Amino acid sequence: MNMRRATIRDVAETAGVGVATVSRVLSGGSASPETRERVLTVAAQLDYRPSALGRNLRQRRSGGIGLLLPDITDTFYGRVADGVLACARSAGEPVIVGTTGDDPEREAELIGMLMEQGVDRLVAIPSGDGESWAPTLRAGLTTVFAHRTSAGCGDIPAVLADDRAGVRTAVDYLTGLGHRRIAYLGGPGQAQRLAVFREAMGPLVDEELIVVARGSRDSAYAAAAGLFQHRPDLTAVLAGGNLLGEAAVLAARELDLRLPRDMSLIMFDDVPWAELCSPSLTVIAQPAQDIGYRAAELVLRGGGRRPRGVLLPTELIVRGSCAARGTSRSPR
Amino acid sequence: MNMRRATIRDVAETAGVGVATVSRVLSGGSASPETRERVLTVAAQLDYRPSALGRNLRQRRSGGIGLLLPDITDTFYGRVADGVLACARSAGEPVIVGTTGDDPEREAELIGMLMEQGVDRLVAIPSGDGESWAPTLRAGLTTVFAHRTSAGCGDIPAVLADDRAGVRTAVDYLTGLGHRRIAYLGGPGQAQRLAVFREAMGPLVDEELIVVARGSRDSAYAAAAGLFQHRPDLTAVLAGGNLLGEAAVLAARELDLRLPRDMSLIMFDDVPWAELCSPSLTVIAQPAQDIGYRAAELVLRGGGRRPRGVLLPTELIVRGSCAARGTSRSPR
DNA sequence: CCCGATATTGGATACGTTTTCATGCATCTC
DNA sequence: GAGATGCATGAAAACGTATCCAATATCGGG
Repeated sequence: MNMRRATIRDVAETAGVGVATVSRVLSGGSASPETRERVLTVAAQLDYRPSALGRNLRQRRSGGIGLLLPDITDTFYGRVADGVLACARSAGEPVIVGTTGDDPEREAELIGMLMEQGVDRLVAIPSGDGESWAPTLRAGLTTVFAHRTSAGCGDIPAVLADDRAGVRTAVDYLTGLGHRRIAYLGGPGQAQRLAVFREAMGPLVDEELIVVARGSRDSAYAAAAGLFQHRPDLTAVLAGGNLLGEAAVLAARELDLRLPRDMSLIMFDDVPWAELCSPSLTVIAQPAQDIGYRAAELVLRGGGRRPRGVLLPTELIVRGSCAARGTSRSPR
Repeated sequence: MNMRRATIRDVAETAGVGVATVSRVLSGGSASPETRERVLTVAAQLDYRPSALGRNLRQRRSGGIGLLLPDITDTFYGRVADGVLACARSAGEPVIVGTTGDDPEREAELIGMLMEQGVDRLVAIPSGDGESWAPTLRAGLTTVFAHRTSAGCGDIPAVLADDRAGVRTAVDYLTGLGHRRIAYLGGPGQAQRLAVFREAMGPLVDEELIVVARGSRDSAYAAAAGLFQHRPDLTAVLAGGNLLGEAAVLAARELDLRLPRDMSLIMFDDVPWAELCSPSLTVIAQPAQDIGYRAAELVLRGGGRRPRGVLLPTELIVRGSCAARGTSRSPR
């Protein structure tokens, strides 16, 4: 029962043609109709599946695309990954996934592993900066950034949510409700968002109300709790990610701050549980899936042209976690 | 600036040895100390990285391992994936991920793609049944199931949470609180859990209180809402997954059923938002990450022996979504 | 000092594919 | 009808590695 898989030679011999012809027929090259049909028949009959191994070696590149993201456990990244997988599947390409934990060193390691595998197309949510990415790009990797870009990597196409508009909308909404002391709770690799926050706040900005956590849940919780304790005078918080938002809700509850009476909260990224919270959470929704899909699309047809990045719209979804300053509003 | 990557030949020539020697040194074969050192020096100097392409073709198998799961967006599966990735990374192996959407056909397609890639080791959360998996196994894929097994695939090692104990604990807890009309809200591919539920309920079982949804959020919500409307006399629900639990919470809220006063809820799988809900959700926690890690471990050293599967413990985490029958208990 | 055993080495081969190139054949043009 | 043009085809050469096998060098024992 040790049937070796049929190779292209088997097909060629059985069909009475040369291997080159078989290869051409299967790759869509030119061949006479009768030859084509005979080859196809024999191939189907032998259940021949071309080996990607041989092809990869010959073309010196593995077909697949690499996907690097900070944490597959985070639903946002999970949705980005889902988008990439969907696109890759429709193109029949395998996807090699690696998680960086937002650690540039680990990221570099993974890139090394991918190159060893012959992967030459990469979708990444980058952790490292331009310096860290330089060797990778010089090596000829077709790269597309997703969700965020990297300092000094301006020439790499990126598929981003419109953070600028998102942050502005959030800040405008909060200030419109009368809030002045608005805190920003940020995560790693979001210099862009933070900069826009400062810009949108203008003269209202208070550097003490800006806290940046590392990637972990603990770190996020510590940052939120520390902020709330240290500055009990703040009236609103913008959480720059669902992990930060989660931490904010937990810390607020622990400190007996009621949302939205004592504090208004807007969270970046809409997640299923935002509606389950009470009060339900007002969020800036990002098209995570689309981000992944578009990024994969770009990287798949990326060889020839060098397309400029894409900016996808965000959306403010008003639920129950924000109230006018000084007013008590009953949660939905 | 078009530096081709160094090959094993370059190393051999520069070091003044044969390619065979280089290969041996790098693969841990025997070589004289001085030769070994010279080869290693030259390799480092040329920044030589062996091409997985060549090796794969030669050994007729791609190094990596395949990972098949229903939905990368679901945090539970995300955590399983994280475990697999962690283990694979420590072994330096790439992981090719595919999502099946709980569709056996799509699963089979993905397996075909993996085999084409030369992948011969697979961790899967299976969708199809034994019949669907038979060809795969006959093809010599080293397979380990995670989270659930498949009908008629008894001989495939599987890493599972102890569903039996989990369901029993949940049912015992609920009956201990005085509940008699307990509903079960199930998802796809969980015949095992459902069977144990029937068994644990014994004479109390009411087939009308058992509903099985398909994988989607919509389907889960519809199932929950339908159940609650059709049988307003039920007093407790066991949700067989976090998606089902989410749907139950939403449907309950929509129908103005207050947890836990009007209905007690236990959800399978502990997720971060279980604590954010109000009331916070009582859950059966499963070691998702461990499941993935152990499965990957098994598949990595699986070639030789055929290890029997692993059963990992579950844990009842009591929070605020269950109350004694007929009693009103204030949420935490 | 010689012979056999052992350790180290390099040449050659095969893995399965794509692609180049030359060949044969038929058709077209003048 | 002869040369030119085009197409279909197959032989052969890579791609980069691991491994088989024979050859050589080293060493110990008699």
